[in-house]
Formats: sequence, structure tokens, C-alpha cells
Amino acid sequence: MAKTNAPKNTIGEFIRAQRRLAKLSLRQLAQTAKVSNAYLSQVERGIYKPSAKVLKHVAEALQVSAETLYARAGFLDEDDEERKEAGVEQAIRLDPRLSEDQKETMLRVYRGFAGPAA
Amino acid sequence: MAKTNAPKNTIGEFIRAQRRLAKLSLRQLAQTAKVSNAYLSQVERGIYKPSAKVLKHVAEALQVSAETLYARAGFLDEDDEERKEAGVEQAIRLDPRLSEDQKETMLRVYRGFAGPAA
DNA sequence: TCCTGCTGCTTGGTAAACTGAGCGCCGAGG
DNA sequence: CCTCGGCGCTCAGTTTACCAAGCAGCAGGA
Repeated sequence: MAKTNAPKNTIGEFIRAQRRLAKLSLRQLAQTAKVSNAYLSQVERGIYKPSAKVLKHVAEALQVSAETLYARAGFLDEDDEERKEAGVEQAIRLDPRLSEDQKETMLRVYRGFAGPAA
Repeated sequence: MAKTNAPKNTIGEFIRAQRRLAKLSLRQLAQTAKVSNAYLSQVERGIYKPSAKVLKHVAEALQVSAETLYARAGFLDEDDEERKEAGVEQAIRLDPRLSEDQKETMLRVYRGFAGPAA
């Protein structure tokens, strides 16, 4: 529903975005994901469509669930985004490492970011 | 290599078993799964390792969940507990309502709260 | 200045996935 | 008997994933 921002949804761009979020260079990710940097470059730019094996390695290296990547790649589509969207708030609430105050702060920040999109 | 056989729980054998259970001929399944019968034959006999795309089609044709086949193929870990461990960080990363900058901000905040060592 | 080491990208090749056209075998009719 | 249609399998070829090596560009330090 709240798909206010999802400009491009290719698997490559998704990987690139996640890689940058994780502050990894192309070669770094390539190495931990056990693929060549050349190939990873092509994948991120949409030239090649990675196989599931590669996807799995990348998912591990990026610390996202393989299902997510598969869904993004179109290999799996029984994925409901709703659950993921609701995820942030729920994850924050359930996190045992956060104090109540911290949770409240993060929720406020999150709602500030995600909420007033309308 | 006198290993003409192996205790293979390969997807090939799994597919063949499922196909026979569904009372489908090789060509029938190949057609509904949109692959050539030649290829499907090779896959079932373990000569080729099918890509996720093929697996997805086969899963649909056999009316089994794609996850099951992926897990059999080793493309997916059978356990989804990874998702829970990832928790807040992954939820943030995957949220389509947050911009890249916003994600980074929230991750920084979260890490500050939850502990630098983690 | 010139290195040194990093970034991402391109090129050229190998191997693997995948297909089309055939093979031989078997059961059901004519 | 002899087609006919389906079965699974094989061979030859195309397409695509993937890697090794090397490119230019940029930052920083001697």
C-alpha cells in the first residue's frame, strides 16, 4: 500500500542499494559473496540476472534473508510486503536490547520519516 | 568413480518423484513448466542443476511450494530463523518507505542504542 | 612530483544451462 | 502384420552465467 517510493525494482539496483547501506565496496561484497567483482558489477547494473546460488551468497553477505532477495529477483513471489513494512515498528518494539525510552525515540523517528509521506 | 549411484536426495529425484505422484509424463510436466523435455530429463537424472527460474515453474506445475523446491535444491536454507535474528536492522533496510539517507540515519541511531559491539 | 592502493567498469573466454530434432522402445488399434 | 502415438533419452547447437585480467579515475602519503 504505502509504496510511495519504489522507483526501480530490479534485483541489481536492490543489491547495490543494500551494499551501499552496508558500506561495502563492490569488491568487498564480491569476495564475501564468493563471486567476481566483474560479475557483481554486471549484476548490479542489470546486465546479468544472477542465479539463485549467487543470490543466496549475496543474501548472506548482506545479512538479508534469502527469501527477500529471491522475491526481489522474481524467483519467489509469495512474499507479502505488508509484513515487511509493518516490520520496522514491530521489530523495534520487540528488540530486547532497547530500553523503553529508546524504543519510543526510534519509533518517533521512524514515523517522522515514513509517516507523513502522504 | 564407481559411484553409479548415491544416496542422493537431489532435487532431480525429488522432482521425478513428485511428477510421478502427480501422474504426469516427462513431456507433460516439461510443457506446463515451460522447459524442454530433454532438459527436464537431464535435470531429473541429476545431470543439470536447474536454475531458480526453472524451479519456480516446476513448483507451480507440480503444485508444491517454491520454497520447498528451493530448499531441496540448496538455494534456500530450510530454516527461517535468520530473519528473526536480523531484526531491526533488516527491517529498516527493507522498508520501502524510507529513503537511503533515512535508512542510514536510523541504522546509526539504532546501533548507538543497541550497542557498538553488536 | 610520482607512487600505492583503492574505487567501479570492460573485455575475452570457459563452462554450464537450456533447446530442437532426433533416436529406439512399447502398447493399442487398424 | 504394421502404423501411430506416447514414453524417456541422446546429441548438437545456442544462449547465458560467470571469472581472470586489465583498463581509467581518484585519494592520500612520501
